[in-house]
Amino acid sequence: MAKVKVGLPQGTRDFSAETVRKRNYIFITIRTVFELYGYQPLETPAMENLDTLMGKYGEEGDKLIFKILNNGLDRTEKHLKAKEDFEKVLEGKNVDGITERALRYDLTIPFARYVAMNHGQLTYPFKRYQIQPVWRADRPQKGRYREFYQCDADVVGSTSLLNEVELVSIYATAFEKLGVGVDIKINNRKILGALAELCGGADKMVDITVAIDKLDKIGIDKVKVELLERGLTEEQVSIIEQYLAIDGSNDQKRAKLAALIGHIEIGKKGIEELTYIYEFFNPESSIVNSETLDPTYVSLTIPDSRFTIDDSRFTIHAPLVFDFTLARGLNYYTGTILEVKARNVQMGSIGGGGRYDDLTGLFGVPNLPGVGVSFGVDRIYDVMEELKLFPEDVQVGTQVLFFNLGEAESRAAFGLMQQLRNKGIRSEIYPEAAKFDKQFKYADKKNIPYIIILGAQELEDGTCAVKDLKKGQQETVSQARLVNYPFKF
RNA sequence: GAGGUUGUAGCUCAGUUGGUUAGAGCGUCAGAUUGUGGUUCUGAAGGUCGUGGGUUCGAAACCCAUCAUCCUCCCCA
Repeated sequence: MAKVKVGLPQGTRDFSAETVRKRNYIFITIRTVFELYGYQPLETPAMENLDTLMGKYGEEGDKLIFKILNNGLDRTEKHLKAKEDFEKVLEGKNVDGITERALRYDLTIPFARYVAMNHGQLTYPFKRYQIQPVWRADRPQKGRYREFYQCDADVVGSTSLLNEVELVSIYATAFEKLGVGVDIKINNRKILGALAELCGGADKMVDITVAIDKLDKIGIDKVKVELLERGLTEEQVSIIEQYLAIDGSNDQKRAKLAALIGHIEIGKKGIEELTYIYEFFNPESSIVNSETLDPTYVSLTIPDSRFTIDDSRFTIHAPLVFDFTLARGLNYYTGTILEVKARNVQMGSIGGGGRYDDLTGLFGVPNLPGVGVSFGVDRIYDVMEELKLFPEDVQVGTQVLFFNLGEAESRAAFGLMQQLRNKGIRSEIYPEAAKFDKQFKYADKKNIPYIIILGAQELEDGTCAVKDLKKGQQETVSQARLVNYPFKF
């Protein structure tokens, strides 16, 4: 038989049982937190019209959008048009005749498109969460895939900074539940705007932010060189140097920042917004306590001890870190910007978000402000794997295996198995009457804690043997009582 | 888009300055063992050495091309 070459598209992966279970653990944790904060689920198609996506992510972003070739280009009557259109594609243009759809690049723009399409029917403030894969034609490397999941929560129709407070709290809660140590970096585009104003005008803002965003990677000297190359004067660069030299505790940073840009109107506003959010998370001013959480709701959704109220850690706190060099590439942000970085591990950001004043304006519905955050599940997975943070009980699959010891025996076993399944016990029967050795090894491999033996002797006696594989102990139980056997999983 | 790494059995990897028939561990299968697993022992199957060309008496090894992979930059989750 000829060996067929098989493979996956670059940057995509299969997920085996073990991986899927771990990922589900992350999904369910994040989803439960979203629901806990009153966000409603939404799903949108994998593909959007190309012009919905183009131009929303900057020039670089546009290049990374996966485009879908139109069907039917081979039809004879379309050849001439298709060839003309393809010439334009070769020039780097996007042409409807060749490609009019594309895979979604993130969840925020499809959400904005959805809100714009349905704005008459929605109740505002509209809070939605969305957990779906996105695709980017990036070159894969560590922590970077071409297909990956995002978990987004956004609220539109409200300018209140209370939304920011909630989203920061969502980050803090979810990462605490996952056991991932993080810093939630926070900044405000208005602060960056003030710096730009101080350095000769708002038109310099992009140049400045792109350069200072690289501070921790290339160092202050190279940033200065880059700024000069981008046409800033020595004097302006000197101001930026002072800005970048801001350090210390959050309070110290804020004081130094105020001294530098506090006299500028927009800068003052930015600092006020930052301060408002920050003070909610001051350890002295707890505003959320255990009484505000309803454990019954959560336990109805998933039984999960991590969400029971057992301590005072739900008093609000968050590892907020002021980072005035934080810029974030997406150009639609206008206010608060957030980025989550995992501690103790080398990995790009595992979450990001911010406030945008007018995202739906791009789709014809103006004056609808919003703010949102995103979790990068695949990177969170990599971080948790590296730091060994997944609980062991995530991997329990089948709980009971019935041995197959013959035709009549397996029929009896099957009936008992259905009883256990009706009780919610995950059970399976070995499909063939194989040797004991083989069936035991199967149970071992699948990490199944109990096996049940029902052979000729048991069939006659109306019993079965229940064996605990971890302890190596076995006891005989009447078939009628098996359904009430005290399994310990 | 730029730069680098690695491709040998199902998996992880050895393989001498280029030299007979390419190895190990793990896994798989069979047996020791026809109703009691994990251990042990014995045996077996399994390889176009990523692909295509070149150099050579001779290539898994050297050269070129190509594909795949992982990583770095850019940007991002």
